[in-house]
Amino acid sequence: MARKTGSHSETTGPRVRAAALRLFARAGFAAVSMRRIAAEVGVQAGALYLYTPDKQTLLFDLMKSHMEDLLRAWDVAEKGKTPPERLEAFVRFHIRFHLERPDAVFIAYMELRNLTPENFQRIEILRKTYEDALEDILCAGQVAGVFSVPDTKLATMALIAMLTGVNTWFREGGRLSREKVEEIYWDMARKAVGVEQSGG
Amino acid sequence: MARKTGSHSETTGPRVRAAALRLFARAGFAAVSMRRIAAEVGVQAGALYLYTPDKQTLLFDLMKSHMEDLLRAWDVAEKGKTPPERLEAFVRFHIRFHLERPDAVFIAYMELRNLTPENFQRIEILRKTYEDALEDILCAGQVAGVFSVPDTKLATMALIAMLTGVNTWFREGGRLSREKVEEIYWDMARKAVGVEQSGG
DNA sequence: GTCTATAGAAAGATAGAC
DNA sequence: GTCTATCTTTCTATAGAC
Repeated sequence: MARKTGSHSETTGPRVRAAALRLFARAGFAAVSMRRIAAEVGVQAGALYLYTPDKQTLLFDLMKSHMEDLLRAWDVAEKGKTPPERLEAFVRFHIRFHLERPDAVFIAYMELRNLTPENFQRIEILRKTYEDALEDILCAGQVAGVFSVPDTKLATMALIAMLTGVNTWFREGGRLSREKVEEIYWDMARKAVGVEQSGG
Repeated sequence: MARKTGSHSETTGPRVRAAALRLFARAGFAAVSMRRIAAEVGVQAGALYLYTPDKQTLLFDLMKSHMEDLLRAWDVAEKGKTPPERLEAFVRFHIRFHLERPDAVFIAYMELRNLTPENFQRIEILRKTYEDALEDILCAGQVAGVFSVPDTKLATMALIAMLTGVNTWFREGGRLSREKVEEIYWDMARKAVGVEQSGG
């Protein structure tokens, strides 16, 4: 109560970010004007600069938050013990996490070229960290002799591309549930790295 | 000789398209101005409108040409006979074709949202035609009992996403040759659809 | 914290000279 | 076929009133 004044200071900032996320995902960063974002929020264009120093920083903050959310979520996710279990956990986590925030995912992949070189580098470090999580699993399975992967680096890139591709076609309420999609992709990923079907 | 006049009419058009392709791929359609394209070609901005009615049509023509090139190239490609041979042909064709024109591929995937609804529909029809070529192969293998695919539609999307992903990391002169990349991806694709390794 | 007003730059597209 | 010049619109960002 004490902190709730007549102003909107506690909510306008997040609403600016939410509007920018939606609009950037729909039309692309360069095609969306600050005026358009302001109109979506219901304020004047000038007011946006209370919440971000400029448009570039607004984009960068959205992408950085997304990548940090991703890494944090993977950090606390159930991981499994054996390499096949770990891979299944990664596959399911990746699909679930990405389907839950399609706009942020879209921006994180499509707007990299609209970042300044400095900001691009910072995002790439976060992305690399995530890719390494998968590569670690593939290496572990390869060493243990339960995976048959010709090249762990390529398999990492191939699997992530395959899994992220779900976002391009999945529609809520379509033919398949998220659970079923996870199931089918895990089956393909499992086979792709040469894991035999286990009992169950 | 008779057709070669002092003008550049036979070369400027293609050069405009080549410059636009390069710049759109690098910075994005919305971020590239007509003036920037003109500067790249070495003409004034106004001169571009001799070769395209507007910026939107320039983008559409680039994407349409790319998709038509893709379909035409697949039409005349070696196809194989059995489903596994056909799938191998598709995998190798897809990687080779896409690595040969990274700019056009990038645009075809990233700039869909900058098309007008009418133009978007026309491109989607071409894309669907290509996807159907792969799905036909997967269905044939499934019917013949040589593939083990839980869902041919999803497998189609998964494989295309996986294969197209090569463009995001492949660099000429890097650790692996194109031939080796084709080999590794074919191995993963083959396993993903449940084909046993054949002799060779 | 939000508004109006505006500075200053740049955009897409067109007109008319050569 | 290309140029210069320009119309008209829109953009990011800032200044200052309330």
